[in-house]
Amino acid sequence: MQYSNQKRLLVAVDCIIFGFDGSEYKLLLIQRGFAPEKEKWSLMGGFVQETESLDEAANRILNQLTGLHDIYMEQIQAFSRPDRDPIERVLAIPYVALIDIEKYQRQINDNFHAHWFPLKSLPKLIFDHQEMVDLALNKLRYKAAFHPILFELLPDKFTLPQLQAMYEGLYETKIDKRNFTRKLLSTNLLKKEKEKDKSSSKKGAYYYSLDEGHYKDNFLSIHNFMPKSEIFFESN
Amino acid sequence: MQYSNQKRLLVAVDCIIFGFDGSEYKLLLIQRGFAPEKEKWSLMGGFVQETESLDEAANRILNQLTGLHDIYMEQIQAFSRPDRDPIERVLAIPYVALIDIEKYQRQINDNFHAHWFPLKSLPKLIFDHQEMVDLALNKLRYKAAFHPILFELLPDKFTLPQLQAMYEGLYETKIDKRNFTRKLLSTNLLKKEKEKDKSSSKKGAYYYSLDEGHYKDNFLSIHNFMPKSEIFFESN
DNA sequence: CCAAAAGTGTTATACTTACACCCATGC
DNA sequence: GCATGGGTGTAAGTATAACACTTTTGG
Repeated sequence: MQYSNQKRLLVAVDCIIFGFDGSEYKLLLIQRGFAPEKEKWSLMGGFVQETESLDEAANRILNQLTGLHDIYMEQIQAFSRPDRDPIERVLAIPYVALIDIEKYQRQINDNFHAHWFPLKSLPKLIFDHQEMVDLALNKLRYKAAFHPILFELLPDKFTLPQLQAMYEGLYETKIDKRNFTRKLLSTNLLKKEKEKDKSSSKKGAYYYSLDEGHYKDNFLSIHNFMPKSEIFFESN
Repeated sequence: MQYSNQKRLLVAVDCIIFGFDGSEYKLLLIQRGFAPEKEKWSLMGGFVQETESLDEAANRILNQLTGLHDIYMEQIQAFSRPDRDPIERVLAIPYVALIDIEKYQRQINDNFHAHWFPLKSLPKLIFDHQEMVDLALNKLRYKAAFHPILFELLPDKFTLPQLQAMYEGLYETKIDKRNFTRKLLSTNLLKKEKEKDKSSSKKGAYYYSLDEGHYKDNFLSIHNFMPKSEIFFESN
């Protein structure tokens, strides 16, 4: 049985994959392998198959590209301009993923010609992909101000200076390290490890890890790194 | 030209229409006019047409139901379970709308048998519509804590007690009226009118209206009406 | 021994919370 | 004149923001 006289559409999922390399944010892009816009830089995407949900499609596509599973992903809003794809109408549902760049070791999948680009200097993207990235970044800025999601970008053990650099990068602002440390530690989400990371200084910085026990019970208080006026009028 | 060998899907938009009657939140529902689930309570929905975007579809559908245009609407995330509609796979994109119940005066459109139900006592809804409503409400709670959107539910002139009742209803909490007043007035979004509303007390409460001049320049500071732990782990 | 990054405390200010009485009016 | 809901201020506690010096160690 079918609903009659209604137009059916192609539905695609596009993956916006953010990484952080310790000093700047990066976006994983591929060179599109088919027409139109063949060879142009693009988000990794694919059509939703008959028996999968959007979440499943997004995970399948991310896995094809990076070989990774169980990655933090979240749906961004649908893009629906009828003419957004010149070949045929395609409804696109972008997903954001946050991954630790180290975990993605240019796996088997060189066939996609994937490349990390600094967010500050992206190449021109096909269709409305740049819009998707902008929206996703905005949403990430908004959400990270209240939710402990940026940790997804770091390895299991990380240092406070790394964490601070991540927040500073996202909000393009300087944060006083004493205030930052105090606020993050006050959440009880962090557990201090015994070892130090000496890769970026002679003295070395203590490693921390997420304290899973507290992860569910506690919460970060509000980070005011983002100007309040932006919190208010931008984003979702 | 077309992309080959790909399944195309029906895409529907469903409208989650919230109202506030001065003491409780309501949801506008219709009795579905066609099979399956004919006569059951449902969100107002419709299929996306060939030449319209999702936003356009949502506005068209809302207008069909209520006769209203230029209403605040926002996309919620896509629902994509392959079997969510028993007839045929349909991807649903819900939209939330906030409307002033007074403005919707059971227009011409009685043909849809629309009815306002208190959110607390909704009938059983078809498919996954209850899930959509829950998600939308969550998102509204979250967003209203930082953005001045609840005003959309009120007429142009409203009183502080009305406004307070709206926040109290949304967060299911009591708020001290002195603190509430101070915080809202400190935003500079409100302009005091000369007239009073005497409909709910003998003394009468002053009307306020949104000060459009300040609407863009200023911002509300954060309302802590919602427990922080919820801000943290729920919603978008 | 010195350069470079990590770590740590205090004070002033702003914001949040808790709390209670008088006011205006219609009946 | 009294019952009902509207309006208003203050003080204590908590969170934020601004600020500079000492520690460690590899070279």
